[in-house]
Formats: sequence, C-alpha cells, structure tokens
Amino acid sequence: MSEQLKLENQLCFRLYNINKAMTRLYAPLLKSLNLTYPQYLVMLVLWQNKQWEVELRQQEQALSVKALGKKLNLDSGTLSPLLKRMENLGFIVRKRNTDDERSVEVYLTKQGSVLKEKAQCIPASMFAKTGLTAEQLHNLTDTLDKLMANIQ
Amino acid sequence: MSEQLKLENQLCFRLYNINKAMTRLYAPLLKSLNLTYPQYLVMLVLWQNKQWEVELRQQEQALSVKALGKKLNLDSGTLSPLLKRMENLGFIVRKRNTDDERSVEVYLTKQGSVLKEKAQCIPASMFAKTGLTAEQLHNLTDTLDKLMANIQ
DNA sequence: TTTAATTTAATTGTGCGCTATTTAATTGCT
DNA sequence: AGCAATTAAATAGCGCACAATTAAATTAAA
Repeated sequence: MSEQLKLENQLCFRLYNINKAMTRLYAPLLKSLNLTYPQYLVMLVLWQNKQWEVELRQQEQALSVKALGKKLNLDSGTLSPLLKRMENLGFIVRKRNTDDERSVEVYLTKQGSVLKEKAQCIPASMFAKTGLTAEQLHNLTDTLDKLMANIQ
Repeated sequence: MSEQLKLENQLCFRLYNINKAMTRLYAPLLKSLNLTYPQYLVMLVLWQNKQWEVELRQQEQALSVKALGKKLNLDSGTLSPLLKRMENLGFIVRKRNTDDERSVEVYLTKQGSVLKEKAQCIPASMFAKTGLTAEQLHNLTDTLDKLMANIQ
C-alpha cells in the first residue's frame, strides 16, 4: 500500500474532520440563537458592517448578496435560500436596490441587531474549547493563511 | 465592534474556507475517477483494507458500515445513501453479514480495485498544490492532531 | 439607438452531513 | 423460553455547497 494513499497521512482528511468537529462544537452555542453556522457567518458580516449615524440612529451600510458572497466565498445558489430562511426568522430583510434592480441588499433588523449581544461570548467559549494557547492559535492562523493563499 | 466577533479573527472561518477550497482542488482530479471527495475517502479505507491470500486470489477483509463510519466519523444517515450510489457506480458491493443480519459488509469490486492505480498520483498532486514544504506539512499535521484531540 | 455582451440573483438538481425516527436482529436477563 | 434492552442500518427531513441554467437589468458597442 502506498503510504500517501493512507487516510492517516492526509492533510485534507484532518481538515475535513476538524471542520466537522468545529461545527458540532458550535451547534449547541448557536442553537440558543436559532442560527446555523453559515447563518452565524452572515450575521458576523452584518454586525461588522453596521454604521452609526449622528443622533444615535442606527443605519446599515448597503451590503449586496454579491458582496456578502465575496466575503464568505459563497454563491447565490447557497446564499439565496439561506438568506430567505434568515428573513423568515426575522433577523434580516432583503430589498432590491432601486438604483440597480439586479442587486439585492441585505439589512439587519432590530431583532438581528439585538442578537449580537447574545453572541458576544461565543468566540471566547470556542477558543476555550480548542485548548490552544494564544501563541499556538496565532501560529496556526499564520500557517493556515499561507496555505489558503497558496491554494486559492 | 468586539475584535473577537470579527470574521477575519476566527480560526473556524479559516478552517471552513480551507476545507471548501481543498474540496474544490480535489474535484477535477476525482472527476476522472467519477468519485466525490467523501466517496474517495471510502475508497481509501477499502484500498487499505485489502488482504491478499495465497494463490494470488484477492480477498477483502470484512468491513461493516459501522466500522467504516468509525474510521470516517460518519453515521449511517450519511453512509447508507452514499454507499448505495457507489454500488450503483460498480465500485463496491454490499452484503448482509450472514452471522449477524443487522450488519452490512462493504466489499470492493474488481472495478473498484482497479481504480486504485488511477488514484496513485492524487496525493502527490494535491501536496504540490498546497505549496508547503515537507516540514511545514509535518508541523501543520502535528498541530491539527493536537487540536483534534482537544475538541473531540 | 438598437443590439450584443455582461452582470446579478434566483432556480434546479445532486450530494453530502446531521438529527430523529423506524425496522429488524441480537443480546441479556429472569 | 420469554421479554426488555441494545445494536445496526435504513429512512425521512432539513440545510448547506456547488454546478449549471434561467431571467432580468445594465452597460458597451456598432
């Protein structure tokens, strides 16, 4: 048996398994927010995208499906039904851009905005579960960024 | 905005994206074998499992769906339909264990066995695409194994 | 300005991955 | 032996992920 064809020697099998294990770790935390992991990623983008205007009025910067897909590496085949489900849950609304009717803009609702507070603890909770030190995390992040740059 | 909730600071988002990118890298290589990535993983297990008897007669060691699932971290909800597709493609056959009718054993067909030769080049090809040195690969593998041990 | 090319989403279809449930076979207990 | 508990697969249903196609709007070009 060629050594390279052995499952236990394969980087991809490790990444595949760790990715699944991570999603399983997220599940109980996200369940209380009524979100799946991909939906949580959408929320992270929208929370980050929030702009504050004067007089404490909350205003969202326009974020098209296209732009969202670019940030998350997902296409409309994945995002369209996912966003529709999130709209049904009341976390976002979708509006056609009046200047360019091809484009659909995604906005946080009040309810989606409020959800951010409940999510604050998630990153620290997940980090604790990894059992990594801050330095180990930093090194791994560095390596993965280099790998991603090579394969993309 | 809390730094930890930012997408670009999250380990899991990196793992999620790299896993998808890796699967996309595999796709053209596996297409010529008519396999998906999870199906390829099943083939890796079966190829590794092959036993040789005297007089050059090829014999497969029994591998149940249960045992396969344990190796791949997949349950019957995923494996049952996947194995059915692979049987339709002619790469495997499924047989109820006569000693324990609850168990289903998976066997390579001649066609599935032959496919191994065409797969020999895949690991080296994938490794080349990562752009990693052997040492970098080794270090990353080590780190991921430790991480996996922590989160499982 | 009419037509052609491009862009943006939505839709369709396939294949995981997982949860929960169901069915059937086996084991354990009394 | 008889019955409960356990085990192994299969099934049903939901939500991605992606390829391919379609539809509509915009831009570019002749």
